[in-house]
Amino acid sequence: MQHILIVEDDKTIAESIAFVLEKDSFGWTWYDNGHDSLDYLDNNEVDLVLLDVGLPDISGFDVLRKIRSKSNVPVVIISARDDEADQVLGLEGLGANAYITKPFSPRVIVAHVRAQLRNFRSNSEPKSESKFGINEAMRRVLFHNQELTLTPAEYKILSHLVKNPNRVHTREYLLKVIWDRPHGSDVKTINTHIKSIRKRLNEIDSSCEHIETIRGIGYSLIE
Amino acid sequence: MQHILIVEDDKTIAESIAFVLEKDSFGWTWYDNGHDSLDYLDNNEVDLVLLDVGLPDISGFDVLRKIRSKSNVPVVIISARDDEADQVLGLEGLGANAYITKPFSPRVIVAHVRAQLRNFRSNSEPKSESKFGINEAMRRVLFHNQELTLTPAEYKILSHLVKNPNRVHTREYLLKVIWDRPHGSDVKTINTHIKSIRKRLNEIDSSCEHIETIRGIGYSLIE
DNA sequence: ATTTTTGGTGAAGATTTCATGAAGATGCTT
DNA sequence: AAGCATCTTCATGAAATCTTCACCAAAAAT
Repeated sequence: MQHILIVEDDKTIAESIAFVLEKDSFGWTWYDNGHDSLDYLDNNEVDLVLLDVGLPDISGFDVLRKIRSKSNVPVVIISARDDEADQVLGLEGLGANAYITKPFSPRVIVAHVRAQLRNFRSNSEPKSESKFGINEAMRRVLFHNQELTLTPAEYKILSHLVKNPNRVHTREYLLKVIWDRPHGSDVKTINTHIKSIRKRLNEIDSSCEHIETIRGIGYSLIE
Repeated sequence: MQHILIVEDDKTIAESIAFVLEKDSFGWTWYDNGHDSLDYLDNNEVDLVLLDVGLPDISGFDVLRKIRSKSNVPVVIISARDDEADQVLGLEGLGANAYITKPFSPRVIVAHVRAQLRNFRSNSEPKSESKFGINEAMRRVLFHNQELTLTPAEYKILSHLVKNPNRVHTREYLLKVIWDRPHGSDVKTINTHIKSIRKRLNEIDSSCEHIETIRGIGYSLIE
């Protein structure tokens, strides 16, 4: 059974969503504020989050960012008011998987939930016989079937390299991968991140040289 | 015997060019203005045109455009004055095959003529399957399906030659290819890079002579 | 035939780029 | 506010690469 976390301060809306979810045999948990929701996410397995942007305690913006800092769980944004439209746009860039605006029925929400779950599953299937694997839900990269403990920046770089192996990525580009918006960092920073990623890979396979330096350009992951 | 059309209003220059052409057993025809040259082109077979941009009657620009409107004959631009430099650049975009600027010797001109004729011949042949391939994503050049290990400068030179085969590239130009911004390097540096590229190619096919030296001008990659 | 110019070659020196370790800065949590 | 994890910056040495140079061979000019 798949479990949905509902984050919604309007009790009526939450109940109607919960009702249709239950009818479609989804499990669900409801919180009416951001703090408790984030706590719950830390300690429970959730397959998808339905997030209302108009929460009383934290802005939807902050909630989503915190979720994304530790998980890739699909997040569907719901917005009850019209004046939240602009906010919603920003959220999409921040990593929301879908968003639903004002005139919505619980049925529409369930349809979105189904779509996102289907989408997410097919994305996380193993693709080739690489020594690497990505578990997006857990925000983990597997190497020789062992989980790597990675910082957020390391995860973004390595998962990007794993998804696009055998090609050169400039340091400028990798910087953009980490900070999707402009960020005044020196490209040399990437050197340091690569160093620590290599270190972690070597802890598992000391002979491996998977991340190749392309002199004058950047780095490339060899399979 | 190959026939060259000389379009040049300065009698002294025209004669010295004609002299060296004759010595190298080229046939030639000389006109000192654009109108007569275009007439001649309409009624005779010409293998190559040597065109001075500083003509008395028509601008070199117009002459070249009229030539190109009816023929693909190789055109080598010669420019005697410094202030024609900008004009010359435009001509290149208009379909000139090469251009020679101020300090030039008849010998250099003949070298260009030979190079362009060779170029033209091989271009009009059906394109054969090249032994080279470029994988831009990996920043690698393939030769006989083997990856070449190249330094940044070598990669830039060789990939440029592979993309523009069968035509002459001056050392000055190749320098610009490596360092797109002004860089105080001696053009002789190119010799050394070419040497090491040749060495790498020979490690794969010791009999190959793909990079040809065009004496007095530069290099060309033959397919 | 001899001289002059041009390109090839190998090696030394200069320069650039990268890896590394550590220190400082930033931001989040408690 | 203190502590922790993370990100960034910096200095240094090592390695790769680029450039220059001297010398020789080949081609062109005389």
